[in-house]
Amino acid sequence: MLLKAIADEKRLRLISLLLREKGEFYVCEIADALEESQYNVSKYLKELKMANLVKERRIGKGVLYSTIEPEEDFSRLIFNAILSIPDDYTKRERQLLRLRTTMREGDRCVVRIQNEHWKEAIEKSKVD
Amino acid sequence: MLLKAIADEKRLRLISLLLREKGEFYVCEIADALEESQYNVSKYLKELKMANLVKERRIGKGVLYSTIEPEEDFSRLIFNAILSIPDDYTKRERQLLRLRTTMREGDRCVVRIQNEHWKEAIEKSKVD
DNA sequence: TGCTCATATGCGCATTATAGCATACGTTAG
DNA sequence: CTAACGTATGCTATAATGCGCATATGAGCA
Repeated sequence: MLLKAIADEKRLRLISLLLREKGEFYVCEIADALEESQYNVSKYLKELKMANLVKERRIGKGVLYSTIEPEEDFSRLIFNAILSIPDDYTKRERQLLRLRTTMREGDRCVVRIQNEHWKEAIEKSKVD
Repeated sequence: MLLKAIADEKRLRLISLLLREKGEFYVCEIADALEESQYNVSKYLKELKMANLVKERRIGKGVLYSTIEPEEDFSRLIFNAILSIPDDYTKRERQLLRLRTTMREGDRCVVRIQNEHWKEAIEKSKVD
């Protein structure tokens, strides 16, 4: 059920992020942006995929996720509703995602939330 | 959280019903239309009220519920999404609610889903 | 072929949500 | 005041959900 998929705080943040930053992102990039574990982000994406909200595309070892252009009215209107949520809701996550994608090296994960490099990068870019 | 309130099948049906049949309805009427117990419907309505989707008005012993005109963009857009769900979704419930309101006698409950009168009335009106 | 890396998934546990029942609450009628 | 009635709520059992961990899968590379 679509509504159950987005009725969870973490998943709502994730889909909001993807909707605002229109593009394709690797799982590990999303995990870093959300400051969440990789396996949890994988699970979130799975549920969003089952609800037909996101699609995936494999590039080498990595998998790129992006939102789906909805075919049903209901999904489209739900997307509208999500996009009406004030910017602030995903401000930090969007800043982190942008910072993170500047470091992208093909399908290599490069950094990780657990990694000190990432925390340092966050500090230096004065995110938040 | 608004989304959690409507992410439940029963509550989604209830709010859909109220949105389509714009008007005020007694708890027992809604219970009969949904063919659900009174105490569960009370609980559904409570959650919808906490999500600022419905309001209540007491008339004698009974309590009338109706949808709220949303002030937030998000709520308004969610209402749009719910209204985009095909008619069929609440067809039976709307038929039952209409049948039920024709029997209304002020704040008296009159019938009940458990009651044989109600089942007979449903049969006779060839609902569904 | 075997290793490494990015992502996915199965499992056990803790937390939360839900249904049904019994009963409390609030209002009206007698 | 008390009884009756419509509605709300507390309690308990059970089902569903989410998290962290360990590990599986699948692709590229040595």
